Amino acid sequence: MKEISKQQEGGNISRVDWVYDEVKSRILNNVFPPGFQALEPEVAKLLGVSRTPVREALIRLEKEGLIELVPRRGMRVVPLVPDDMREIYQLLTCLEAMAAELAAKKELKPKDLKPMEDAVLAMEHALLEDDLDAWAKADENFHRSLLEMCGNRRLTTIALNVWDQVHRARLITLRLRPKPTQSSKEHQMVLEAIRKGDAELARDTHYQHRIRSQITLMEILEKYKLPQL
Amino acid sequence: MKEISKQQEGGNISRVDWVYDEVKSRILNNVFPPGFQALEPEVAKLLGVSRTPVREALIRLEKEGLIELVPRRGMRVVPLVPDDMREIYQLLTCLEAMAAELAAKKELKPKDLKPMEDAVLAMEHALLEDDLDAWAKADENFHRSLLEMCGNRRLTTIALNVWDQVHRARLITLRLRPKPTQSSKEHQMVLEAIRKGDAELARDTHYQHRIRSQITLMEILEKYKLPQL
DNA sequence: GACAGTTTTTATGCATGCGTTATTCACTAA
DNA sequence: TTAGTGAATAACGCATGCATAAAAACTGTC
Repeated sequence: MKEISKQQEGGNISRVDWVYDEVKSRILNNVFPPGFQALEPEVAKLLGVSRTPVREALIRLEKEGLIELVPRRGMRVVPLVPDDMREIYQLLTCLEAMAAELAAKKELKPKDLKPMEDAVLAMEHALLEDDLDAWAKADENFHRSLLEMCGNRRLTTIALNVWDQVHRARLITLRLRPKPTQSSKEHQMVLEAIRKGDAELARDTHYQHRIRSQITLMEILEKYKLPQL
Repeated sequence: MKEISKQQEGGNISRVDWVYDEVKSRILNNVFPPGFQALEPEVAKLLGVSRTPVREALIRLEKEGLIELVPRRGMRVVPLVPDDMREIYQLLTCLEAMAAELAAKKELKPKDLKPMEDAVLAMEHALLEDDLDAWAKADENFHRSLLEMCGNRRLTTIALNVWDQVHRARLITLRLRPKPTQSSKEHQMVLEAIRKGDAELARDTHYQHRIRSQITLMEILEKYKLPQL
């Protein structure tokens, strides 16, 4: 008998990938907060690997806009100033509006729409329960599902990457914003437009939704004078 | 007297950066055509450096979507099938439409609009002269200028990166498409809308422009049965 | 104590070393 | 010929070595 499966159990993650996941997760969860700096050898020692996989992982993270790489100062978790938030929300606005338009054009089956429906329901439920964390998670699920079913992989990848960049900020501003009742209604409308296959409506509705989110957020940043997140 | 300046003449490019530029340029200019494969050591030998800078440069190029990195098969210049073109054009559609909208909102001074005006003029001139290469260059200039003045760096970066991905395909399809008279008119209209500060109009006009380019391109791919570029 | 000059430290860019493993290819058997 | 087996090759992932140059620490002078 041949030893068919020895290493291909999927549990085969390279050190680079592991370092990448590890650092990324620490950034997203604020273990490495905005502005956090660390030198290559420090990260290497911290994670118990050599500098090589660290370097390669950091290059990827830099390309994703999560960190900056400066010689002699190592990596630096990029802090988001209000202007960055504007940029990011403008991006999400056009990308997701396109995603909504594309999704509507696809005549998705009920099965495909399920994730989004569930997300909308979860949002409403969370709203009733006053569970902001649950709401945030459902909201994220909605947007993720939308992106993942738009049928444009590049768009999905880019938008998800942009989402990663604001993840932290969302966590922080979540409790500073007014109750997202309006937001939930808007999701409902987008979903409805997609279900009806009305691409124009889906796009415009989502566009408006995004514009409003952006305004809400910018107001919060202004009101609480949050200089960077 | 101290040796103040020895290496900081600005001509100080790291090997990684050099390899990156070199490989990228070869891809864009079809020296490394779509589907081209090369192993790490091959690239290293070819460029006369060790594997390390090659690896780091290739990681960046992979993140940009220009190559794929597969263990034991090295780098592979990603070929674009028609479906990739659809994805890319959809992306450019929403990104550039947003750029046009943002640019219109900025109340740009005539000075700022100059690059775009020049591009439009150059396009018209090239059209009269039947100089397709000049037209293509002017067209590219128009879109680049638009992106660079939209005031959203992330959007600009992403869109320019997507442009890099289609660069090759544009070169090839340039001579297969009908004379771009319509296209030139559309650029004119977008510019006019931006000048007037009519964001809606700028966005919609550019959106329509992009949709039409996409249709034109997809027809060419269909007509000439170009399976990959 | 402030500061210029000098030494020490060390992060970095890159080359190279090394074990592992996928691939190639020769060789044998059916 | 085809299929199967095994050895040889070599690419990759990662660690480490090394020269360089920046930064830090230190020293002595005013």
